[in-house]
Amino acid sequence: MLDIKFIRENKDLIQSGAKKKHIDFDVNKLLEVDDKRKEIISKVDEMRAEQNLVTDKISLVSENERGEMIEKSKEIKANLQKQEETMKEVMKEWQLLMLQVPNIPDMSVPDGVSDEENQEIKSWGEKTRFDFEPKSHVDIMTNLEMVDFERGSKIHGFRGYYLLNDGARLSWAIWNYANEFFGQKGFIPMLPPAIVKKENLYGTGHLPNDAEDVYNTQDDDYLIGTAEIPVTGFHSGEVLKQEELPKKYLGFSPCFRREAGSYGKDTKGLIRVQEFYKVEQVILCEASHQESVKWHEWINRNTEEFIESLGIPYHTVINCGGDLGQGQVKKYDIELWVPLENKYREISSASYFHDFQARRFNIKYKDQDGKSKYVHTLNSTAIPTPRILVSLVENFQQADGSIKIPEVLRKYMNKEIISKEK
RNA sequence: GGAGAGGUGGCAGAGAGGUCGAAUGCACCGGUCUUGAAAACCGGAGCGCGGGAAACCGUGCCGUGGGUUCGAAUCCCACCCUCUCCGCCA
Repeated sequence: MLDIKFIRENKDLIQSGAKKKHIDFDVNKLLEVDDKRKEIISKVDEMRAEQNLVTDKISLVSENERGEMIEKSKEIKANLQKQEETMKEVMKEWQLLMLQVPNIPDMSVPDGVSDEENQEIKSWGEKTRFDFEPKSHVDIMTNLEMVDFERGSKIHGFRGYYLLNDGARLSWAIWNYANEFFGQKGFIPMLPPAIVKKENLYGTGHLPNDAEDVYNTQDDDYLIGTAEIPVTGFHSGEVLKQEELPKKYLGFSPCFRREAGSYGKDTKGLIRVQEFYKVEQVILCEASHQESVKWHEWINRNTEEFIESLGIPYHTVINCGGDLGQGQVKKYDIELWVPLENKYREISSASYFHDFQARRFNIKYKDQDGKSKYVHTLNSTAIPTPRILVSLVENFQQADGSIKIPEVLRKYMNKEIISKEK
């Protein structure tokens, strides 16, 4: 959600922003409706004033004057109700359009239609080379009894999986390490609810546009696709103190995604699953572009550092306009090297929203002058499991089918190698 | 799942159809007094939208959304949330 005044004053910016994002949106249509809205509001306000004036007098006036005034008031009211009906309709149309307005992408965002046009801005590590025929994570992990896809689909269905033995241990090791690593950066650790009311999905911007991809319950609640939703919503409806900012939260939660419309993609393995776990960085900061940029770089760098400490080759891309969500101003993806696919695969996504989400969630703070402002929000993946295992296992596999455990994880695994020998 | 109580300003808490944006207390801000502070006393103070240079004016806001009424914090309906008791449960 953007400020309607801002939209009015910057309609060309909004329109070209939508174009850059390849989102179909007509600002003029919104402004037309907004004209109607402003007009009807002042009309209704005026009529209410008239009505209030008569009504206020009724109790003060003598008995025989009263009947007459009540009649008059009834008349005003009948008119008023008609106008209010119109106002309701206009407001509804207006709100629907307001929910569609895309946030403006940053100047530094490159043009492009899809993720294929994202641009590499950094790469780290050497692409892993093998002096033997490398295997896929599916084969390696199945062979080492770290994963069971057959029983996974027996129980869950398509895209189901079990992690077991060292597959489960390795997940725990990553969570524990991530908790320690990010904990040192000053985040407040948080285990949020994974079942949430729908206004929270409107808050982050996952609704109304991504309705296809979310699970909902028979109580009309929703399963979260990311901890971003409940963690950002934590302060919804609140007015924070400026001194409290920035708020830095590290959420850990299960994540549920229907992956509707991706039936042909990544049908094997742990890349694309319908439930997984993710550690997520969420920041609320002051309403300044500089602050947003500063923290955006920071959260993205945090994840890069984490991946570097594991020793997995990666590159970072800046997402092009067409690959940005409705609310995002700018986004970086970190992609890890997947040897068997011979390409980088997304593991993390860091974005900032300015006050787009804060307006929807109504999260404000008071600045030094006592003025209330909407906070800025940002978030970035810290680490997703099991997707991280794909790169980890494939890059650290050895000729004998075993896996060398990254050094930083060894203390959580109490060993250096995952192999058939127990 | 069953039975009951309740949601009012930063907090506590009155208000039970009209003069209520809302008593009172605490907290807060300004002033008087004081060498300074405390106490006491006097005064001020909510948020959104529209108009206005401003003072200010209009409008809406007593959990949320509807309804009844000339008029709703107050009556009715639905939903959300909190608390108590019973049942079930990791």
